[in-house]
Amino acid sequence: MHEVAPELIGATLFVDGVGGVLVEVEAYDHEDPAAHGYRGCTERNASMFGPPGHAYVYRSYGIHWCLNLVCEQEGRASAVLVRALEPTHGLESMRARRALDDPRLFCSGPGRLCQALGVDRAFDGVALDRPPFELRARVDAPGLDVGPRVGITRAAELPWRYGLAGSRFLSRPFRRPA
DNA sequence: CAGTGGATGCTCT
DNA sequence: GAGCATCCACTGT
Repeated sequence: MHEVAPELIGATLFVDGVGGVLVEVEAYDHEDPAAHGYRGCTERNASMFGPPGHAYVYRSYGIHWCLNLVCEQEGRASAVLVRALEPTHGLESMRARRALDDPRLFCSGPGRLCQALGVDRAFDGVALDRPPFELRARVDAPGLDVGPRVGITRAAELPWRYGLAGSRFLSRPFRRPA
C-alpha cells in the first residue's frame, strides 16, 4: 500500500464519467493508530477488510463523505484516502453538485471531492474496476510532494501524504522542501 | 492573510 | 459523552 499510494498520483479516477487526475492521497495501514482499521473490523469499516480494489466510503464529521481505495498489505486492512483531484471530465456536473463556480474548489479536499463526484454510502464496498467507477493507471511518473497527513491527531507526523508537485488543486499546499 | 467556532451523525469508550 | 481522515462562514489584524 505504501508502494501503491505514491503511484496513484497522476492516475485518473471517474465516477459515472465525472472525475479527473488524482493529485493528493494519504496512506493508512493496519499498524497505524490513525487508521480506521487499527482497532479491528467493525460495521463501519468492514469494506476495508474486504477484497482490495474496492471502495471504502465513510461519513466524516457527520456531514461529509470520504472515499478510500482499499489495498492489501500482508493480508491486513489498509487503504488510501483520496483527498483531491484535478477535474478534467464532467465539470458541469461538479459545478451543479458543489454549487460553486471555481473548478479549484470542486475536488480540493476529501469531502468536496465526494460531493463533486456524487460519492456517498451507496458506493461503500463497490469494485473500482467496473462502472460506475473507472480507475486508470498513470502513464508517466509525475513530480511528487510528500508530507504529514491532514487533520489527524494520532501518528500525525508520519509523512504518508502524497501530492502532485505544483498542482493548483491540492486541499492544502505542501511545506516547502528544506 | 490567520484564527475560531458551528453544523451534524455516527462510532467507540 | 467524547471525538472525529471536514468544510464554511465569520471575525480580526
